[in-house]
Amino acid sequence: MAVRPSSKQIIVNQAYELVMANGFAGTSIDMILDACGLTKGAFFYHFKSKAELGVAIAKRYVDQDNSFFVRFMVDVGRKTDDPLQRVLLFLESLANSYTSRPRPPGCLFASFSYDNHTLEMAEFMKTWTMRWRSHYGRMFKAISQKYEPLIEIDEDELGDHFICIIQGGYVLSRIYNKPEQVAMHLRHLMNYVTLIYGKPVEPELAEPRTTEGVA
Amino acid sequence: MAVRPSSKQIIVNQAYELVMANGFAGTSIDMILDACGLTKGAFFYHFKSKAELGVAIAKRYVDQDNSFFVRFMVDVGRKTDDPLQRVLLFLESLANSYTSRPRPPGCLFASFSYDNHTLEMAEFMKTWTMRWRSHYGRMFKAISQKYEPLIEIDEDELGDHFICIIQGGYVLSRIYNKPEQVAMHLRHLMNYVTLIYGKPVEPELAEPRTTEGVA
Amino acid sequence: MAVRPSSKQIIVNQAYELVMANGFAGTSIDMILDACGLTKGAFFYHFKSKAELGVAIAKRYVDQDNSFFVRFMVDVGRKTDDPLQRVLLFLESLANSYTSRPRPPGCLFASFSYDNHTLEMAEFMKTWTMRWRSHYGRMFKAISQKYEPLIEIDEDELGDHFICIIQGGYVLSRIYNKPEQVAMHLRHLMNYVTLIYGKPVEPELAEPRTTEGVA
Amino acid sequence: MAVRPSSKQIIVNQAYELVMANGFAGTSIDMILDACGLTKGAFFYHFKSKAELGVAIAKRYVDQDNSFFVRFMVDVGRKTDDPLQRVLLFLESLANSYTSRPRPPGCLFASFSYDNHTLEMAEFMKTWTMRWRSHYGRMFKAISQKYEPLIEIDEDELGDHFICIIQGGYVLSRIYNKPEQVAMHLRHLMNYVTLIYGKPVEPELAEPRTTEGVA
DNA sequence: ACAAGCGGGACTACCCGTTGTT
DNA sequence: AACAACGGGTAGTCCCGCTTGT
Repeated sequence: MAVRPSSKQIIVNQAYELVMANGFAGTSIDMILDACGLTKGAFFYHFKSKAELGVAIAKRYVDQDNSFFVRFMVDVGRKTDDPLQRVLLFLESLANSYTSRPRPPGCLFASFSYDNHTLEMAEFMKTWTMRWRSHYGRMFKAISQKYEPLIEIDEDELGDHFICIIQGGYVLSRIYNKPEQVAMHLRHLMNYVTLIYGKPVEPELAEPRTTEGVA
Repeated sequence: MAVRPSSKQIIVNQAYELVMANGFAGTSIDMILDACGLTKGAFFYHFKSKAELGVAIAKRYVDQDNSFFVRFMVDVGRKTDDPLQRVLLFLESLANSYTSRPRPPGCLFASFSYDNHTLEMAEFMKTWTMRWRSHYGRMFKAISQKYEPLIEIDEDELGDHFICIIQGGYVLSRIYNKPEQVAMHLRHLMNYVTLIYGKPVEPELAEPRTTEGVA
Repeated sequence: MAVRPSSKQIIVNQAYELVMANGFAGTSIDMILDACGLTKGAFFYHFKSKAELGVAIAKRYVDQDNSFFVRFMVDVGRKTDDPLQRVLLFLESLANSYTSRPRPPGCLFASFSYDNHTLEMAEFMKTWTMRWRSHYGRMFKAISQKYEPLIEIDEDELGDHFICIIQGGYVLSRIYNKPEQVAMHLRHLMNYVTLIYGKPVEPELAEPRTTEGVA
Repeated sequence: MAVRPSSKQIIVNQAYELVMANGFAGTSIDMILDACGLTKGAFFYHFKSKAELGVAIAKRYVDQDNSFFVRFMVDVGRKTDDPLQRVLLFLESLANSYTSRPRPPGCLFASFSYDNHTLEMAEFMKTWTMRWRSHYGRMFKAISQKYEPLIEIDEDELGDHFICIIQGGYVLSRIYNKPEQVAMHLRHLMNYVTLIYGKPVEPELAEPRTTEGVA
């Protein structure tokens, strides 16, 4: 059932791990190939340049990131129909997922935002981040239809703010070398949301959940 | 008065700019030297290795960053004695400072957190970030002595959260290529603080302020 | 009638064009294959090495070159029986063939003489060039049987001199990027022959002729 | 007195020899550096690319070629004032210089014309070749002022024709692997010139001369 | 306090040739 | 007859570290 991944996939996977640890410029092709047990011939058969590998990594990251967050939202969707509860549960279980990691998490886009500079990549990152922004924005819009916010807010901005806190949490968790740091910041976001909509989470629904290896 | 900067300073300054744009691994000594109009001889007279330059850049960044934020706090301190107003004014004027920049801001530590990995540097970054954390934590403690928070909070965590939002805002402003993005997230933090302490900012004290070049 | 060329022929043809433009060492197998829309498998099925391709190109060049020059000689042979007239007409119509080319001509052997160095190839080139030398030498011998040369000459050397002027003309036409340069030098050879045998060409027999693509 | 040549000069000299033997594309930087006993560091300090080395080689070739031919012309100028005699003596002694070489001569421009393709180089080669053309053209114009040519000729074309025969002779001498081949073709040019101007060379002035290493 | 020069190695890119499969 | 995939090595580029000279 579990098919052996193709060489190309192996390269992308290993490259992703290494880039997260050392940055794109700090990761050499040789490093990646050593980790894969492959040679230059294989690499340049599958990718015509390192930049092309960068794009492939980014695409893989998006896929993985999407499925990671979607899984939480699907789980949460099964537990309650209340949009506010959904968001709070989502944040809660997400926060919990960061408490048991061996290494600090990180976002590939953040890494690239500080060292990669092809236009194609910039465009790609912008497009996907805005997609996420409006995706989370819709979550908050669903809340606003049922609950009156105490202050005037733009739900898309709140979506962006969620991403902002994830990104900032990642950076700090790397600086402090404490993966669980992200959880704390997510809980502050939960506070913020709760205060905005004037209704606390019902804790009996929350349930820890551990997940592996992804951001 | 304005002394011509020494070669060493020129190198550090140029290196800082280039590292913010291309990452540390993506910035070569030759690149820096070209930008300075100097040669290897000069570089290796002042620094015994590239890693040492990294440390120098980090130190320069800390100095600059400190003075940047301190300036806002001093200004704000002159306008009001109320600790809550101080924080809100601080955040407001800081937010305004991000609305008129030519390029998106960035934090050297964030960049390093994704690509630079000497132990010395990690320690250095951790130390300073924690110092900032407790510095901002004290700001919030001052508020808590006067105002009762509506929810239970840890003021040091709030200090950390401030840094978190700055970092996340930087990353997003780079991805969107919109410097003003940071301001929006700071205003959400202002909302959060206001909701926690149950008291809004008095807008007549707020006053725009433009600042140049630093994060 | 016009059969679709086999893959092998396609490879040789494309390779020939590319080698004329970039030299043998400057033409990679991948380049050729890209131009053909084929892959390594096809190449190494037909040729066991790049050197073998070199030989195939050389043979194709010889065939094409032979038929190119023979066509002129046959045409000329139909117009007059006088050996001197034949040579002058041959040179004249050959010269005309160089006046309407899109790109400067070139000789594969010349290219190889400056960058390809297998013994087999050297032998091959030498053999064929000497064959041409004596072929053209016979043309001049036919003249000498009818006309007394004003100066002492070796007809085989004259044959060689013809090749020499073609080669030199090619080189100059490439340097100047002017295909028609070759014609001028051929007309000087016509002058030379005329002066040697003391008899000018009868111009009414000359007739322009356009030819395509070959050297 | 004979200063030790600089590393840069050593590289250019060795590179020139190797390019003449293997072509530009067929000569690797490592090959050159092995021959020089230097390393990549030295090479890329002096040249920012292989193409830049190409230009340096071409310039060196031009210098050397100029001085080579000028030496013959100066020698000849001392022996006679008659322009026709000068040219014939020049060709004669030049021809002699090709009879005692260990390896066939070659022209760097010819080599480049078949494998090098930067625009800068093309322009450079064209410029210098036209300069030579008109230089030799002036030689023939000097003759025409004293002697009436038997046929209508353009002296600049004759200058070009001289270069053409040199180039063609080089190619053939490489194909036949016979350096002395060039001499034969030069003597045919002497015949041609003699026939044009109706006056033979006075042989008692001719005197063999050996020269080394250059084209 | 810097300029010039260079050693030696690492990096990306690409090359030629092979293998297994269809 | 041809393709996908890859091994293993090389090419051109560039980089960091160091020395020597002024």
